[in-house]
Amino acid sequence: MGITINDIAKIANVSASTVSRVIAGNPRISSATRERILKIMKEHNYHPNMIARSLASKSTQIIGMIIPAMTEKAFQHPFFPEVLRGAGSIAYQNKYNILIASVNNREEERQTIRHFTRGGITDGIILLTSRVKDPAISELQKLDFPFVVIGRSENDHEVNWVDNDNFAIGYQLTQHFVDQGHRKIGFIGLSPGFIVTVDRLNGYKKALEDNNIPVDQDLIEESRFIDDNGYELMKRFLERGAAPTGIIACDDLLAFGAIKLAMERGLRVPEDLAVAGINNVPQAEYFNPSLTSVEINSFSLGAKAFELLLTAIHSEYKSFNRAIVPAELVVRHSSSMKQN
Amino acid sequence: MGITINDIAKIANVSASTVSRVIAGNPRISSATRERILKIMKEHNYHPNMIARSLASKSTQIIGMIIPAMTEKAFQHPFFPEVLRGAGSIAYQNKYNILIASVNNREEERQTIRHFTRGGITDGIILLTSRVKDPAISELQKLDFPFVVIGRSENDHEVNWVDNDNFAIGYQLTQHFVDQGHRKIGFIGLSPGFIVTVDRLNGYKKALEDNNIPVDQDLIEESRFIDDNGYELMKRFLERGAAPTGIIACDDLLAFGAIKLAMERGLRVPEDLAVAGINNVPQAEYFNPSLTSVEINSFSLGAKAFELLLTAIHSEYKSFNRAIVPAELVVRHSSSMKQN
DNA sequence: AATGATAGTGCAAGCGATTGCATAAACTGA
DNA sequence: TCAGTTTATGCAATCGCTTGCACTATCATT
Repeated sequence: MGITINDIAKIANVSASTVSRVIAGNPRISSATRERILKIMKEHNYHPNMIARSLASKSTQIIGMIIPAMTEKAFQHPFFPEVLRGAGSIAYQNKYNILIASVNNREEERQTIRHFTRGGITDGIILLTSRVKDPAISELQKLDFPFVVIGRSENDHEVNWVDNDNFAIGYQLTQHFVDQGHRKIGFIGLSPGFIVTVDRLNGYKKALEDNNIPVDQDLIEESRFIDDNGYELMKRFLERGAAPTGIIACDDLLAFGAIKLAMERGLRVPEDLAVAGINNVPQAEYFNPSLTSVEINSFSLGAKAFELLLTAIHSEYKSFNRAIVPAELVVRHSSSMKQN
Repeated sequence: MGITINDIAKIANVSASTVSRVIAGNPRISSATRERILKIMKEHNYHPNMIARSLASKSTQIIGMIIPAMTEKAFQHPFFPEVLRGAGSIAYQNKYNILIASVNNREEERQTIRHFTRGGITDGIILLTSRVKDPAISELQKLDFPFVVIGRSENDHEVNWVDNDNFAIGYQLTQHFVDQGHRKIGFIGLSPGFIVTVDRLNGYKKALEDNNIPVDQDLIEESRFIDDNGYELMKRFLERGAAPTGIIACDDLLAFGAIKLAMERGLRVPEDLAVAGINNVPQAEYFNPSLTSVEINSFSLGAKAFELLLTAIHSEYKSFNRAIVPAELVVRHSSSMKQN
């Protein structure tokens, strides 16, 4: 169908090799020939066939992004598109494209990884959110394929990863509540299967400890399912008789749900119950009351992940790198009477 | 590196053609050989090289999804991930993968389309949200490349597209307000460069007309930028002295902003000002007051788009298809005193 | 003037599959 | 038993590009 490199070669009266070298910017081509061929390529609106190029060069300029547990709620979360946008921006600058795979279970994930790696489709892989004992990670390690995990990995120094300092986030948020005079601070988290939850919870516990406040298991509620909502979790809290004066939710959406229930039960926020979330979704600012949250800079997470992946792909000698993306506490009305 | 089809052929003492036919499920292979080769493939953990296969077969099983105007706000909107999820689910069932391209301007879009089509990378393309006089569409038409647009296209019958009935959405929402007794109904929309806005606005006007309410330009506010927020738009409204008793926002996020401003100005929602949005984002339900909205079923939009694309790719004779995805009004507290 | 280095280009062998056509073996029917 | 089918497989070209190596001028060096 389209015009090929051979057609161009024929027209220019050179060999295909020469045209190929012009495309690649090889310096061993005289500038005369280079200009002439470039002109011909423009004139004939030539565009190289990337598939053929990939086959010959063993590189596709495509990286795969694998998103696990693409359940309804999980995927609607603004976190994902932001990460994608961050990764995409670096990808674009480096002439890479991103191939999305949404996997619903371990088996699909296995298949997809196999397809992307052994099938030669991608040059590298970004894994979203690492779990405790992640089989995808060991699979990729076994294949010795370039990959980066978003979300700290369990085996810290044998993978490339990028993450926030989730321990610090949990700590800082807790300290913020303590500073406001709270001593009964509840924690509602996502599945403990995700390392991020574990880290944040540990930060929470350490902060309590440092302030001589005993950790009370009754004040900790973890959802077993990723789409459990804060409304239900909060309800369990209250029905159990736990009476926190402050709530740290592992995600803004959980916080929204928790606040809704609290209000239905006649509690004023923040007067009777202070609440904070994490992730700083756009709605946090517009919510009533505006929600204290932690900006985790998802965009940077994605961008950094892609950068690390590029290094992994191109570096001669193997090494494992990591990046910590800073997070900032954004205090709003839901956790503080003094703030708006 | 990996084991190839030739290796398998050698081991099985057959030609590569035979192995290839086994992989393809060609019936002209004796079941004896078939079983034997399948066994060998499993034993050696063989996986075909998709790139080589693509080169030979001229099909990559990859479709491209082009998202224009990937500005911060636009991309954080839950609409996009939902569409992607919908498309992804059909893609997965049909063994396709989705290549994402985020384009920031027309030139990037042009480049990307060229790359995806002429470069042989994708078998088809899905375009997100069509604009008035869309150059991407004419480009793809010129190339005679399979594509589907999400969002009705201007030239209705020369492209495949899928959309909600946005005229009906505008109409229905307006009628809902009229039914509540409102006569001064404001409309705040996105850029008029998007066909979706135009359609909804027309529906709004027609409903007013049908109810013998004159259309008042002062009650119509359209943001020039896609990330203009409802807060600002609402402010312009009030400062102009327009005093609507009801507001239809073209998007829930706009509605949130509008409500925030209204409340700051001491207006009660819905008592003094009824508000409705469109898209039914997850937060709509948890917002205070809960937000009346229209569920546009983004997931189905994506899924349908992919289905249409599959037909376009595989059908012998060319034809242009469309699909209308139903939308449902979800009445909540922000627009009705009787509802929760 | 002979020798060696360098610059510019072509040859041809891949990369790992698919597929039209040819072929050999087995089977059919008269 | 022989011609004609049918079935199962192999041959070899092809997809469009990359790249190591060889080759020929041209140029610098002594």
